[in-house]
Amino acid sequence: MSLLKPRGTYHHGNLEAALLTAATAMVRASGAEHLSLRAVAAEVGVSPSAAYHYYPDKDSLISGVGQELFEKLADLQVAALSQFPGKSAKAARARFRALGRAYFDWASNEPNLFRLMFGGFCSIDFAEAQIKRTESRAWNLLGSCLDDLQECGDIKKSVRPYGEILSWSAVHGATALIVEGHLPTASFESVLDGLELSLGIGK
Amino acid sequence: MSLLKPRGTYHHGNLEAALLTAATAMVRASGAEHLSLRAVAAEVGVSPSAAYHYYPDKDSLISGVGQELFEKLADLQVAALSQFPGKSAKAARARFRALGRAYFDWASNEPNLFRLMFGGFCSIDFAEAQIKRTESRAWNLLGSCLDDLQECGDIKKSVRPYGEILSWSAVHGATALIVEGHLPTASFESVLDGLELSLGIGK
DNA sequence: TCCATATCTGAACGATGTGCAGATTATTGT
DNA sequence: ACAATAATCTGCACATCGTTCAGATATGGA
Repeated sequence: MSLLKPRGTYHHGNLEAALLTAATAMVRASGAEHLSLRAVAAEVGVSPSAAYHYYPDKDSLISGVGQELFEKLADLQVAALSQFPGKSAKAARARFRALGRAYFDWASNEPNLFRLMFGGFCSIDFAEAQIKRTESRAWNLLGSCLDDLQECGDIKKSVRPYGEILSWSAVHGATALIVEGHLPTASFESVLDGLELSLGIGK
Repeated sequence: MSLLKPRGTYHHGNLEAALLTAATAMVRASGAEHLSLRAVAAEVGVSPSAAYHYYPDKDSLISGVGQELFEKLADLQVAALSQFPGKSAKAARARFRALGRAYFDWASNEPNLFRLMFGGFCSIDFAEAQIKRTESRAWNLLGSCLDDLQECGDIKKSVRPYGEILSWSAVHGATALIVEGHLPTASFESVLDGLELSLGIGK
């Protein structure tokens, strides 16, 4: 189903999804703060008011975009994990790094989408439940990755309880700071190195 | 010098500073995304166009606010450090935690200001140099705090080179995630605990 | 086929960021 | 002290934005 409504027709047929994808593309290109409802509607070939049948206001549309993005990011992390299968300590360690790198690479390649997700644009009321569910999926991915490391005796036992929160915070923090230009890009690898070293991963 | 221009006068006398403080107050109350140049001008008792004598556009005003905030945050961290003077390992450790907590407390109490600082609102062009200088001041505070710990033999030697980047990333990441509602408030203490444990601080 | 319902349009309103011509005040040089 | 120049500020205008609402158009079930 095409995004643009054919000329001369009255019903679009796929408006809700079309609005979402158009909005995502425009945020991707110019940032959530510059998104215009009217521009999204025009892009799809529809009058501005038409959007209000599917989203009560502009913020809801943005939250809808965010919801999709959280799922996409979780999928990316699953894909990253699947690149290093196996029970060996080496594989588990590679998975740990791949998880962090997938997060960072996504954010680096799509800074505007990353900002939309974590910059307070997603109204909690609208999308909270779904986003929370997706986030706990990602959280569990990290958890089982750390479990694997623990099983190989490849993580310091005393710090294991802090594994998720520390890794998550450090990776997200470094990513956010780099994306916003507060830290140089290269420092992300240092964060991964430092994390492994301090958690006792990889000897 | 008062913020509001007296009735009947033509020149304000302190417009640039008044605009900044009014803008800061309004961002604090309702978030940078809802700041209106016209509202700021009205608050100060001046026509909207008057602001353009001091800031080329609205984004520059916001960046100006951000610039002040970075300095304020650095000052807060200095104040936090001064609460625990002395060369003892205990004091050094307290300083480390105080530094992180000051960062987090500030963000928790002023989520809208925190978002303005780190949410991509500050145009780099306008305020980059000044902000960078302020940030390196804060960075050095953390650095000398870690040096103190090292001097007491109270930090694992191998992880010392990663001390700044790891602590900074973890504290900022946890703070950002909590402020945006992605993690519960209580998890910040876990991050500090986990950081100390994994860095080998405090035995 | 006809009617209820879903979907979309068009025009309108108030608010916003911003530019520009000109009014008002401050400052400077003599 | 006074005139000329510069600094500040106002008023108005314009395009754009989010949003509302009455009504037009299409769809699907009876």
